[in-house]
Amino acid sequence: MPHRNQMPAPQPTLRRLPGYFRFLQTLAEAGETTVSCTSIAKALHLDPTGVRKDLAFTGIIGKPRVGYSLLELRDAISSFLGWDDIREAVLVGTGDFGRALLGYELFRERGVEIVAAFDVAPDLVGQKVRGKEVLALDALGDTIRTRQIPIGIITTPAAAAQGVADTMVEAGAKAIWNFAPAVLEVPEHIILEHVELVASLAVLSSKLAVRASAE
Amino acid sequence: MPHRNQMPAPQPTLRRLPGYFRFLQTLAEAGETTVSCTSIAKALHLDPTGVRKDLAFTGIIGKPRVGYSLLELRDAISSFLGWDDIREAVLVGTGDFGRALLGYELFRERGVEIVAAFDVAPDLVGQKVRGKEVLALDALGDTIRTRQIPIGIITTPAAAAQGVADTMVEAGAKAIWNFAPAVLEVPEHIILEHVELVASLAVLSSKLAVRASAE
DNA sequence: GGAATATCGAGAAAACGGTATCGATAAATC
DNA sequence: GATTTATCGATACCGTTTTCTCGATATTCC
Repeated sequence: MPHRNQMPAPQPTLRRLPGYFRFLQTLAEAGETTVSCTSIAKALHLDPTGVRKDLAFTGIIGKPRVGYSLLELRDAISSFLGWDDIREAVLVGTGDFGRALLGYELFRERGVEIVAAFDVAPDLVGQKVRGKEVLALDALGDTIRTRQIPIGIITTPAAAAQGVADTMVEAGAKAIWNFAPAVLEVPEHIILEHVELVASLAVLSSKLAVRASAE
Repeated sequence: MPHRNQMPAPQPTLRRLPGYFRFLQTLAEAGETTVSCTSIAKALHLDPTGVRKDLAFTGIIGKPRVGYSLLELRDAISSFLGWDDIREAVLVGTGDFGRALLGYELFRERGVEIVAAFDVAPDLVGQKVRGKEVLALDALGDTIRTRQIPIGIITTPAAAAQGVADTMVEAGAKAIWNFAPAVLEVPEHIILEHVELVASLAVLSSKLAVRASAE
């Protein structure tokens, strides 16, 4: 029976795929044409069997003793993640964090293009930040609506995040990428990804605390 | 038999604890004195039993029909995560991303104080960025060594990350918080946390792709 | 004071993800 | 051409995390 991959990939797999992609990209630049799970696993400190399982989700099949076709695999990951066609995004909150994202060229290659930025600060409105024009927050809803922008990125302070999210949802955004340290309430059908820096820090400092007490 | 909590908390628990902390903080500011798992779970969209298990790791016990003492619980989480005593950190790479972290006041309340920043750009060296002095990269090793700084934060481009990590390790740093999109090779005993923005984006765009194809 | 109820805490069950095993196969070697 | 070897792909196994179930208990209401 052939492998059915209508089944969505588990989240841990999705989170590893960009790492594979990046590694394959460097191999491709180095002129390689094939790649094995073993080598991927070694470079990324993962288990070869696990890598094989992850890659199976892209539908690519490899050859025994050879591995996978490098470019085919890379492109399969890219397409699997939806990186092939560009989706537009708006960003709200042009603080340091927002600027960092605005200036991150690579997003475009990862299927996301930030087409406009928004802020409440009157002196920023009309300016260009990292090459993107900053608009008044009032215009957020209309911009999303008229341009049918699917992704909203929130890099505001926590207090402002929910209001911004509401506007985005109301205007028809399909996904929200939230960097504000706040739990957002959005309807069921909205895709919500929350980047919580402090969660990562908690793991680090907890490990550090354990280590310190062990000494 | 009393509950042994020498056992380290699982990583998913650690990652949820900051969320609990933040919620408890807002409740405390609102003047509440007790809190139940049920209400925490509802606010954070989690399962009450799961929340109870997470909180058990802090050693706090609650009262039936009442819940937990709010302040006691909040402080227990803080101390459990090692947020009570400040650890010093250095940051390398004062691009937009580095600036964002340098300016993030909250880290201090989360047990981490960035005491110096480093960059290769000669025109930045000697300047102050977000109130922190920028030093030349040459001085990184010595600074870590002489001040016994336990945490190194990497916000450089990917190509520079491994070299910076090597210097940090060689100088005696215990933990590395890596924001560069690169797999770092560090000795076993070094605590390494990698924040991979693109991983989060992959989840979002994959869900979007699934949704788009379903329509 | 007794009944009802919300909540905790512990243990059991289930689901999920990660790891190991094994047969199949394509290339390389002899 | 036979043998060896690296690798894939599928299956089975195992551990961890989440979810479920249950009994105990403090508060509230009657």
